[in-house]
Amino acid sequence: MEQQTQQQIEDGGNNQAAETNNRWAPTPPQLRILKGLYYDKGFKYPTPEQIQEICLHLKQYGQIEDKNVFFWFQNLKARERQKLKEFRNVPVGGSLDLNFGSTSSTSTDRSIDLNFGSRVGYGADGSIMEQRGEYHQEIETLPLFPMHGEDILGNMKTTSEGGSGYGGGSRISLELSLNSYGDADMA
Amino acid sequence: MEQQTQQQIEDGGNNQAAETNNRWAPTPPQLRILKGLYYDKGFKYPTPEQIQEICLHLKQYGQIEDKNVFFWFQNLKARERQKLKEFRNVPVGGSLDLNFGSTSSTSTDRSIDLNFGSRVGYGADGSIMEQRGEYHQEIETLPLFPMHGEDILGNMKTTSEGGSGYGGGSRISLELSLNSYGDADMA
DNA sequence: TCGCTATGAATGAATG
DNA sequence: CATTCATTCATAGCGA
Repeated sequence: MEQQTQQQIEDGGNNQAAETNNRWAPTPPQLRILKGLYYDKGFKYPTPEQIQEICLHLKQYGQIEDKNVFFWFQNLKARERQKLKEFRNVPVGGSLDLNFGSTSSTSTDRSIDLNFGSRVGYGADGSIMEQRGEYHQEIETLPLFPMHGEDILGNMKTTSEGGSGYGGGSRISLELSLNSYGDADMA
Repeated sequence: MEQQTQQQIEDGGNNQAAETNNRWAPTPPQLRILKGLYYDKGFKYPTPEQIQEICLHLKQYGQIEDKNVFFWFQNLKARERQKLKEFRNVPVGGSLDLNFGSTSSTSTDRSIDLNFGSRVGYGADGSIMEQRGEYHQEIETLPLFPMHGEDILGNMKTTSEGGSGYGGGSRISLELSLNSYGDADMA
């Protein structure tokens, strides 16, 4: 694969171990919020606008970029699905099936790259470049965060990109308390 | 990060291997089979279905889960790549032996060399370094274990197992093991 | 007992 | 969305 072009790791012989830790690591508050969104609210398909919204909110708990949020959701979804696949308890269902050969395997398909419309690209600086597609999510304006958190008021943008004119007025911030769930602390 | 708190996260399944603690350790037969697959057969990219197949086969030699097989392959691939990358710059004048000397193989197995894909490696210094014909999974039912004994490395061991067959479809009963998402902060 | 090494496990990042 | 790479954490095993 060509993932090796992700960044220039090689120093040309002089491995200076002072690599700036370029990999984002979620801080505990960030993780708590993200997990709350995913598990508690079932929020799994954030739009790019919502990603920005989430990211903006999480910035007060540590450095974070849009793509981190994007990848976080992608990875979590992928790994949950992967676990369902790998640890799949085969539905023996009372029938001890050792009669292979007759029943063809229809469940062994891998995804055939179905035409997935929305694809979000990122520039070199991490800037989001959304290409509008269709989002298969069931929520339209999920109230992600209350506007009165800590200090996001000054930087709050109305998530109104000039040009992404799909559906007028895509504001995301509404009133809803997020810290209602009580996970993330097994004290 | 949260890896610091990854002490014994996965215990969701039924770990009855209580003598060895949470972390899986391959038994010698398991390790022999895995290495045989990897080195002798060049089998490095198992699909989830094949992982289940391997895991099911290895279960007779000790407790093992799908994720163990999955991680085993992932780690082995990653660390070989890492070694190759390090040896490029390390001022080692001598020759550190990469003992991959496993040449005896493929005795009673139908050949599975679908030499079609050529992965061009990443030349960190601008040169193509390796081009190994991958047996990338295009095969439907790879005969991972041609017989129900281990014959991969050429030595036959009197292994009497239940004769569990591998069908085209993966209908194998596995135990479920998921890690809880309960977070804990880093001290 | 302490330090090192090998390696299982986890996850961010990326590609297709 | 599936798959893979890269990096890191954590720990068992071992030697001094």
